Amino acid sequence: MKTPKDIPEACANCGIRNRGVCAHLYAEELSKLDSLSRRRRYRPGETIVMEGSRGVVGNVIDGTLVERKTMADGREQIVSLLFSADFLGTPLSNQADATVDAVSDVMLCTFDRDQFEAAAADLPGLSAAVHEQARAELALAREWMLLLGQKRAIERIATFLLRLVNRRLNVTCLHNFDDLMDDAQTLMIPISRRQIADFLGLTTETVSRKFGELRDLGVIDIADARHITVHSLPRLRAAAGFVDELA
Amino acid sequence: MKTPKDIPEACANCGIRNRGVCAHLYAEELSKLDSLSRRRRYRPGETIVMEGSRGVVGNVIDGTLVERKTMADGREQIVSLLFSADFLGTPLSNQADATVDAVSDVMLCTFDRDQFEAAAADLPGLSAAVHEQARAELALAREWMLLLGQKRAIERIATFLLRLVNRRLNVTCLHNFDDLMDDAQTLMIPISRRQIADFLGLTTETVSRKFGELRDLGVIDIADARHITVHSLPRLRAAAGFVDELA
DNA sequence: CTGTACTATTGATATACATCAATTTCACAA
DNA sequence: TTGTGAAATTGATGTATATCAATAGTACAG
Repeated sequence: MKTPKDIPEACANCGIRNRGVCAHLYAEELSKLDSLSRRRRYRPGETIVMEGSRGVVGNVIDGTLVERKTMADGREQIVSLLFSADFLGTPLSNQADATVDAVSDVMLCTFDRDQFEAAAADLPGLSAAVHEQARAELALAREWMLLLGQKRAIERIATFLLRLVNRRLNVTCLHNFDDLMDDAQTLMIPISRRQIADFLGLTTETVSRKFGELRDLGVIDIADARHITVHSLPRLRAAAGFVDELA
Repeated sequence: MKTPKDIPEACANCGIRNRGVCAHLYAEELSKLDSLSRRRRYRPGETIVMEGSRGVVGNVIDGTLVERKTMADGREQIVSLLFSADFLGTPLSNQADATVDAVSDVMLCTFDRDQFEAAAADLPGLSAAVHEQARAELALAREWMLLLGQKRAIERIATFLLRLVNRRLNVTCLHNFDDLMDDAQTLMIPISRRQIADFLGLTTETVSRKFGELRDLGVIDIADARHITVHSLPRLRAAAGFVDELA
């Protein structure tokens, strides 16, 4: 079905052609969708969607984004991180439930909402993929509810690192087999201490201190604020509260 | 399209025939689905789905359920409450991301997963309704992330009460117009203090104390642990952090 | 290189909520 | 009715994390 010469130029050269929702489309479907797409670039700090607005739909080709909710007095909670191949926006709903910001330079492959929804109605694979992403987001949100409601600060930091590790594994091997990974693993932290704090329901000071504690426990090394290496995944998992300490 | 005599007996007498996913089905679609359904009753405290299992799919006809996630050492976080007309379970996914318990006597209208998924593939209205419910769940989960990550205890209690109020409004008038409601409103609290605590990331003691504070502030009255009346929705909203205190 | 502004770390103290401990209230059985 | 156990409330104290404050590191402009 998928003969390379049928694939649109832009898609053939696209870094996420075989990932995310595009991975589920045949060449002709891809062509149809490509004709509706428009690439857009965003700068770090730029707001892409405002909470409550209709907003944009599209694929993240490259870059890091945060979705955040804000209270009347300015308190913020980051509810999701988006990376390349993630799908941005909620087709079917007219109200974005969070504001979306570019954290790094970001390239999106955007669609007009109505056209995208019409296309999705014709392409079962596409709507299934979008819904599957929404389902995965729900599972992550609930995992984070457990973190925010029950975990201690150091467990939150460890869980955050574990999530970065898993994300990296997904990208690398498309599966979640921890054993496929070296025991020592260097991670790039894609967001600032302030953003980590807003994601974990903590303050920047506590984030700093708990990173330090994990270092002192020998679980991680901190090269600099943006680069840490995980020495032992099992110990990181234990620190994250996924294993009973007394076992 | 919807002629009463075409509707299956069981559905015609069903309290949720015009709510939830069933509201989106025509008589013939309803018949098809009805032939696959099986009613099941559960007792308070009974576990219906275990986290990680394939679990059940179906409509909640009547009763209250909680979805909860558990840590290795026993800490728990309630991630969702389900009431009549809500849809239970995640078609498309084979792993329930939370354990589901009956809180009260519960009546479900269950389906075999594979048969339901096959039916959904034929009934666009059905799959759209199921996906719409997943989307709504995601929005609620993110709202709760904001609560768990940023709100103070009294704001959490007020937000919880507001959610019960909104739920009741939805049921009553199928819309979310706060103005349609009397300014004094009596609420039945469907879950125990322990469950409220596990839902809000607090302890039972703090839940009790903050209920008391809201009473002392004149925002609510407490008839007994299960019955409270809201004196002023605007003040409840302010207490929940939806309005800036200093404004 | 030097200054400037921002981000991160580290330290001292405060506080909101948890924990521990009694009562009190409620549901229900005998 | 009275008794029994669980659920809820109320009180006294502890503690994890926030807050306030200072210092150190980093990126970038000139």
